[in-house]
Amino acid sequence: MRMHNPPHPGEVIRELCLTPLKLSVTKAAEGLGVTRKTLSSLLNGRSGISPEMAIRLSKAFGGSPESWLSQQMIYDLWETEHKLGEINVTVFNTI
Amino acid sequence: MRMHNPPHPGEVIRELCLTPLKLSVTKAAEGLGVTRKTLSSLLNGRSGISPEMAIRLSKAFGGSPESWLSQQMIYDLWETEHKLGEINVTVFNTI
DNA sequence: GGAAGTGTAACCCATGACGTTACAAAATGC
DNA sequence: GCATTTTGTAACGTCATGGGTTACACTTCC
Repeated sequence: MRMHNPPHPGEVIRELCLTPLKLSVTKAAEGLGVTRKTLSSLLNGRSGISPEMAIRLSKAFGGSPESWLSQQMIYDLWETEHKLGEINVTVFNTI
Repeated sequence: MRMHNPPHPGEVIRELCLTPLKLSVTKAAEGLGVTRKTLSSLLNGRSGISPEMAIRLSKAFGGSPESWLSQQMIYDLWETEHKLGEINVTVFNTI
């Protein structure tokens, strides 16, 4: 059922990429080819992993773009489910 | 390497959900709780599956929201990779 | 021929990713 | 202690996109 408040992807990036390599936000942003502000927003959960950012992360730190984007997907889905609450939809059939 | 032009998710929805049930776009849109225009845009590839839409599709036609969103993710990634082309990123390390 | 279904254009609005510039606070180095 | 670096963040603009309403033209079906 996948409950339980997934961490926002920014935390994961910081702990998986920056901290182990002792990379500063500034250096990492330069390496990724984005603005310091852009990376900061991501790390602090004010923006998400875009497809473009997923590709950059993949090239810079490894892992597949899909794995990076999947994290974001799970997070977005969790947020949307909790914001949408009950929606009424006609059940047509089971696939 | 996942090449080869993935179909846009709208096609899949039409062939997997509407056609088998002989649902009109209008009826399906009503069932999903969105505008006819919104569904039409999706079916014809002018918009993508948003997290909210993934939840609606899941409730109406079955399948997990993740499976619906994953399709979109693959498609977005493919598009972004072909639009971005060569980007220069510093390779920091392998995970 | 009338009704229903469909695509789509012209609008509006909200959100989000990314950028530049600038400022204040904290950490680091000498 | 003081200067430099790093960091977060605010204010602003740009661009793309999802969703909505309204309206029009075209097709299909009874």
